[in-house]
Amino acid sequence: MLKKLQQKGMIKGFKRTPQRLAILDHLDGNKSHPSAEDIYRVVARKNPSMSFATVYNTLHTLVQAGAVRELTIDPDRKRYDPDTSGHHHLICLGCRKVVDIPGDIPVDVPRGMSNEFSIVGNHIEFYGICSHCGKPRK
Amino acid sequence: MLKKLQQKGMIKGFKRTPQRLAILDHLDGNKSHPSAEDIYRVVARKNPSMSFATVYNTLHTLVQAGAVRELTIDPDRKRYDPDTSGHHHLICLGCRKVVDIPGDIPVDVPRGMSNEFSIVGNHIEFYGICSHCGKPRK
DNA sequence: ATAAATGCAAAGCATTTGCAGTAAA
DNA sequence: TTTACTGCAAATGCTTTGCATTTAT
Repeated sequence: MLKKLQQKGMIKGFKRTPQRLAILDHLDGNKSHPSAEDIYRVVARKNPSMSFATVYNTLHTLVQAGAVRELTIDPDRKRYDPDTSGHHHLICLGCRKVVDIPGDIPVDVPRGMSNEFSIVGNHIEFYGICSHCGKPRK
Repeated sequence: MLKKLQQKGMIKGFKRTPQRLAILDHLDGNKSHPSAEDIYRVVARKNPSMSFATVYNTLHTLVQAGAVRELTIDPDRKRYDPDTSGHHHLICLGCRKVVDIPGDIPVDVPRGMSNEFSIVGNHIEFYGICSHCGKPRK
């Protein structure tokens, strides 16, 4: 998905600026579920002129394009995931690290809601403590 | 849980002020998953002196006490749920309405993570479209 | 009395936006 | 050259906090 955006002329009206390419490059295959600031911090090292606005604008564009998923997993900030395939997440209650739970997990769609809602998807958050952390925070 | 806080002398050091009682009263049995502002708006009608700070302070106290659950479900604001029993949620992608999914939903805890994480819980978000909304937003 | 809560306003962060300048196309 | 993007700084929106005053206990 991100590869497509990195290639010339693949998307109409999408300009491949150095800033965007740097962000795409950093995001591609990234499994750390970074926040906007995480991304800025890393990308700004090599692109000293990079601004926060550009990171936010680019993320917004990528989310709109469906190339990046915005995660509502951290109560304090949005996090971004370049993996748009259906998968779930495990959050360490100690350090807030987020790791992927690959693959399908069958969930029984609740019955009784069928008339009021048409259900289009789901997302499971697992809470745990990673081996580096001892005690929960949440 | 909230009932306990509403009764005199049940919790050491917890003062039953009119503002807190009004918030507890509004929250008790509330299934609307309100934001802090939602709560403020309603409670301030009957308590004209109510301030935002008091709502936030009280919510913080209630969350610390485990009497209220803070939901990380809405990308734009925190929401609060007086129902602290294990249950899941269904979010309308149109209007952001959140409804409870009562009861247990068995999920297979992912294997392979067992050595790195000790899993202590999970929360499922279902996404759907309620009967009042036609098209998704997220 | 005294320890804790209120309310106001200011401060703190994450995020968004207006706009003039800049650079892809 | 046209259209979109950048970067700055100001603005926004949610949430937190300092502090003097008030209040439950």
